[in-house]
Amino acid sequence: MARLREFDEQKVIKTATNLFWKKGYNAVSTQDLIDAFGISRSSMYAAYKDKRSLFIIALQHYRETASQGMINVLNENKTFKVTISKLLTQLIKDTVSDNENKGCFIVNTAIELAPHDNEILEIIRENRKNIITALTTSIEKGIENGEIQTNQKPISLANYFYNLINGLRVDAKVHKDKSNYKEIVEIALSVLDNRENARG
Amino acid sequence: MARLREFDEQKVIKTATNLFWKKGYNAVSTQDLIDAFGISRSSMYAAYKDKRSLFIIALQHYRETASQGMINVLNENKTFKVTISKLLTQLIKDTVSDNENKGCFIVNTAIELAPHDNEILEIIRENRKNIITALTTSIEKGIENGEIQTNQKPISLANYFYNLINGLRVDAKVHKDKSNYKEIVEIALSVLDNRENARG
DNA sequence: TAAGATGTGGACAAATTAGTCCACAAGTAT
DNA sequence: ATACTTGTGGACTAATTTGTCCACATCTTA
Repeated sequence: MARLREFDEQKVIKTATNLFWKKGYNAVSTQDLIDAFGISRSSMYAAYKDKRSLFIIALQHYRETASQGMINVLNENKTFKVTISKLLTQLIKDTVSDNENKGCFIVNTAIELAPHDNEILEIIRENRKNIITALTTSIEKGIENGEIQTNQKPISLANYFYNLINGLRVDAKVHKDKSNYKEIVEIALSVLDNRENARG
Repeated sequence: MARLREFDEQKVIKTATNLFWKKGYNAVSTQDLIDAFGISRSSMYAAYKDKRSLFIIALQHYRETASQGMINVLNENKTFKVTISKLLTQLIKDTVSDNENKGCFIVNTAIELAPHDNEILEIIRENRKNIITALTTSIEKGIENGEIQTNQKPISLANYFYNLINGLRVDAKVHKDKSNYKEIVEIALSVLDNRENARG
């Protein structure tokens, strides 16, 4: 053991996350990071190895907060309709109040880096899988309860809702219209009350 | 008048479009562009002013081909259900065969640059508007024909389908599963046969 | 209090960045 | 042909990039 780290690691990770989230990977320089952290270059490199490694730490930090929050809502054991409504309402609220248009860090990264970095691609895919799994489980319960009548497979519905969320997160980057998003969500949710789907 | 331009301008624009489409703005250097074009640095700067201007030309070129192609399908005067199915089937086909995972240049740019560049934001918004307008018109015709029975506003349905497309284009970056996408589309289209929606 | 280990700041370097400049080439118009 | 205009190649620059190195500071443990 020896000298202790002087800077607040949690604060640094949070700052890095916000920077990368807002601007992406390539548009943030190591100098930007150092300036925002208020620590020296060598401290940053000693603690986090390099820019890419720090980015991955930031991305995982985001997952632990934002994505996990979503999964927690899905595991709350309400009815599926209540759960998904809550989720989507919260998403719309976050979107509209996101003054910096940061959108979703995962979506941003899927676009910017996933096709060119396999390790990052795997993180995105794992995140995707976890959310779809949580959605699927929640939908399965809804079907068992009789709350949802459908002839669609739970996993297909889960993919459908996951896709809905991704769509909203892209549009959040260029357009902010709460009532518009509410209408989209209302239409999207109507598939759960579709007698055609319930037939067969 | 004087000496003629030696390089093939159409070829250069096409090359630039593919590069920016594949890697984004920040990950492509002027050197990358010059090397790909096979022309000299000064020729590039003389013809296109700077990197950002060239990017905008590339983005507009993409719109004129890809986005316009979509709008043309929408204006073909088939029934809306046939039209939207054709559109989505084509989208899935393109997605699955996109070996470089380029996705959609417009979506990529909306994520990477739109929040930090107003001129580019406006281009994205105009594109958005044109697609939604074309969708809305096609839906309105479907309603007039009696082909679609719904109590949803045409523009809301248009936004809903636009959102569906954006979602697919994000997922295309990390996941390729034709049957999965087909299921999503099938569920999404089921809102057009929803008796609940047709009530009221 | 001294030895050993790790943190920190700042200087440094090598590569890359976007963009400019200029001499010369190759056209057009008279 | 000659003057004028525009295209081209390549050298050049100033700024920025990521990452390293080293002297020194600060902690733990004996």
